[in-house]
Amino acid sequence: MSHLRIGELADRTGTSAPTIRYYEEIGLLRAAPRQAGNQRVYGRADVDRLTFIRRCREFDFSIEQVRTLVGLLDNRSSSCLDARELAAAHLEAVRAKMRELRALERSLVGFVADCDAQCAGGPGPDCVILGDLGKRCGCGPVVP
Amino acid sequence: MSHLRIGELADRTGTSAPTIRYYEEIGLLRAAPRQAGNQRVYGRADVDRLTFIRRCREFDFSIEQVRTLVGLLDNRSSSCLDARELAAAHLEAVRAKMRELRALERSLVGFVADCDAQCAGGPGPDCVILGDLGKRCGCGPVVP
DNA sequence: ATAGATGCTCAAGTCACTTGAAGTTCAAGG
DNA sequence: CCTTGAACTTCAAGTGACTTGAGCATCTAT
Repeated sequence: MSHLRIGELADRTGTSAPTIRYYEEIGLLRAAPRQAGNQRVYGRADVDRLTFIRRCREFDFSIEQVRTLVGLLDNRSSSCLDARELAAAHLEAVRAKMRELRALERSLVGFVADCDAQCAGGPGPDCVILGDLGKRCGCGPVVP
Repeated sequence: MSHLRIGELADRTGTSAPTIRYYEEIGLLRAAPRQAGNQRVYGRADVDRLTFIRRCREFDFSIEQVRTLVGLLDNRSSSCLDARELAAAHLEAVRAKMRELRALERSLVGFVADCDAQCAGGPGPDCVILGDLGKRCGCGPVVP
């Protein structure tokens, strides 16, 4: 089970080999020991740590945030409330992003609807929808 | 109203001067004419075009997509349905991203709730929440 | 023994800008 | 007219989180 090489570690954690080397380079993973021919060797603990890191990344934590979280892991004596804080702050950011996306979605839906309503006639230089993407089909060219 | 310099154009369009120069460099804006001292001069049409571009960017269209949209603008004889297509495809991408974020939000809410429920006791090495961020407070260290 | 998969390092590319350095030019006040 | 300081110029490098490519070494299987 242990003594994996980089490709196997990548497979088990849903990462790529270059990404693992990159994480090592930036100090998110320790510098792996090498076997005879200079190839990196990993063990169970590396799978767990990298899995943890990837999950954090899937949660959209930035590398720096992951570094903090991993630091909490490495230093259990620090407050676990720090992790809660980080997660709560992150949750706020996620919600803000979702609000933005909802607004964007509404605009795009309106845009497409206007296209269907007004440009059903087909293509051509008379098309109104390009007139103002921002105002959403206010009809007319961008340069009034 | 016209004969703006780069700073004014930036103010009117919610852009920055370096970004405008960048757009010129990548060919999204034409190379602006220069006044006596080699400073760029812009007019009304530039305000409109850049406003259009910024709105597209706020809609999260990529630079390449904006380039397409601007191309449609420049070449009115092409089909306005192309713009609809682009917007519809973009809408799908936005919705996919929102689904991801909703899942992420649920995970984070659960994570924070578990923190509150299980780690209310306070900080310390007994904290369970760091055990598995991915499984969300499955309790226990990452390295079993 | 050899072929092909996998590994290594180092460098550069991606996206959409932002930041910094070092030098001009412009508008206003004295 | 001179000076100050804001705004402009160019060019280069930095950002985040990797990905891609070149060119070579090593491992595994036949």
